[in-house]
Parts: sequence; structure tokens; C-alpha cells
Amino acid sequence: MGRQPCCDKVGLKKGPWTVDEDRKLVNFMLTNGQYSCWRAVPKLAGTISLCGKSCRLRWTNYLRPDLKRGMLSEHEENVVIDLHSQLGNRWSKIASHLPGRTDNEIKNHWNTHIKKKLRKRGIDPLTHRPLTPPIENFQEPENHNSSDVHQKRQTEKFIDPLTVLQDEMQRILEAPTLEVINNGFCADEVPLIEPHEILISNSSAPCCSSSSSTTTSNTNVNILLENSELLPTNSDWLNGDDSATNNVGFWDMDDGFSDLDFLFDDISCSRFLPLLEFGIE
DNA sequence: AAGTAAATCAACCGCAACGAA
DNA sequence: TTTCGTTGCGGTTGATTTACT
Repeated sequence: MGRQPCCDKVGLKKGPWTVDEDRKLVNFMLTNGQYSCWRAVPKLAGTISLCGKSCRLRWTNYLRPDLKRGMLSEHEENVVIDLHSQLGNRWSKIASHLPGRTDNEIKNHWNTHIKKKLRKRGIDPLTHRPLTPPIENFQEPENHNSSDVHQKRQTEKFIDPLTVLQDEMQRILEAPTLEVINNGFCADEVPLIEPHEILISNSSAPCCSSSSSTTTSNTNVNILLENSELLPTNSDWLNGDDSATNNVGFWDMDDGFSDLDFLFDDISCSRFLPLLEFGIE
């Protein structure tokens, strides 16, 4: 007996996601957290024409509000190179050390940038040993203003969908309760990740350093909440743990990654801004 | 201006791993 | 222990954009 497809492929749409599909998925994920069964998500979220696998990929690689966007920093590249020398092509493991970066993003960056850089330095990207013979005078292909091009492209490509999502996300985040939504799905069905966990709250973070905002890339989805009283408190989410006010969501902040692209209110520093900032400069 | 090559990255595919029954 | 359903991962593809001729 052959393996069953991950979903009923008949009638399923392929290709790029539409704004509406994004909106539905974000709506669902922000309201319910990460539902335990991706297969059920298309139906529950209303993105019925897409399979659960697609939804998972879209969310983890693109829509998650905690994602960083833009080119990897030099530090991040060095981390990737170092981890790759130890782990090989285990992109998800490598990504787990880089907050806000996805395995797909790192894999793409490796293949398009880092490999070339290593070869240019005379290092075999596969073995991390010196190339034999070393490629001398290896010329990195001229890529005029590649980062500018990248930023421009991302702006043009993503600004509209995310802008459209903005109002929707705001509405969801300000909703007083998590109740029965799409197609009767009930929020009582234990989510794996609660909505607060996809937001980073860090009252001890540097207050609105200019650098934090300058690192914001054009496609970053920065979710910043002002009306935090409208959301359950951290301790609500964390089974009564009083230290929850320092909860920082996904990552350990001790490993040197401080520019999480989340902007803090200039005035209070302890509350998030009342906007969804999409990195539009 | 038009055609082509190169670069980029979102999305797809298929397999492995895992857990439940 | 085996079977089945599901998720996660890594490799790959293909659409899009930019650079070059």
C-alpha cells in the first residue's frame, strides 16, 4: 500500500499565497496559537484550498511575527558557518541558534551567499577545509547594490499583503476574548503555542535604541502592542509563574542576539506600541 | 528596446521520524 | 510489534526580478 498524501490533493491550490489566504491564516494563528494538527488548519482557518503542510510552511517561514527579515548580519553568517562545520546541512538545527531566522532562509542564504564567500576564501563549503587547489583570484560576481535590490524587491513584493493584514491583526489582538471562531473551532482545544508566545515582551530591553529600529528590514512584521491589558497577562499563560513578565517568547536572549526587530515605546519602554510595524521606511 | 543570463527566495516534493492505536 | 497518520526536514524547483549584452 502506498503512502497516503499529506492531504487530499484534489482541488488543492498550489503556488503563491494570496493576501486573503495570509490574512486567514494569521487570523487563525494569532487567535488560537499553533494548533496541534496542521492538517486541520486549512479547514479551521478558512484557507481550505491549501493543504496543512502549506499552511505550516507559510506560517513558519513567512508569517510568524517574530521573524527577522533581510540579509543575515556578518555575525549571523559566522554563526551559520561555524554551526554548519559542526552539523552539516542540518538547517533546522542551525536555525534554532539564530532567533528569527528560518531553516529555509538559512539554507537559501547558504546556497546563494555563504558558499560563494567560502570559496572565495579558499574554503570548501562542504568540508570547511582548504580547497585543493585553492581557487585563486576567485571573483565574487559583481552584484550591484544587491541588498538594495533585495530590499526594494521585498518592499514592492510584500508591502501590500502585510498592510492588508495589519488591520486584521490589530483587530484580533484587541479582541477581549478568545472565543469560538472559524467554523466552530473552539479555543479550548489546547494550542501548542499561545498567542503571547509569538510576541516578544522584554521589559529590560534597551529602550528604543536607534539601532534596534534601524535594523528593521522592509518585510519584517513587528507586532507591537500597546493595549497589553487587553491580553491575558504573561502569568496567565505561564501557569501562574510570576516571573513571566520577563518572558521573551521563543528565545534565550543570552546568546548575543539582541536585535530582535521589536521596537519599544519611547515613552514607557515597558509596553509595546499600538501598531503593527511592517518595516516600511 | 529586446533578449538572455544570473540571482534570489518562496514554495513544493518526498522521505524519515515519531507517536498513537 | 506493526500499521497508519502526521509533522518536520532537507533537497529541489520555478517564478520573478535585475543585470548584462
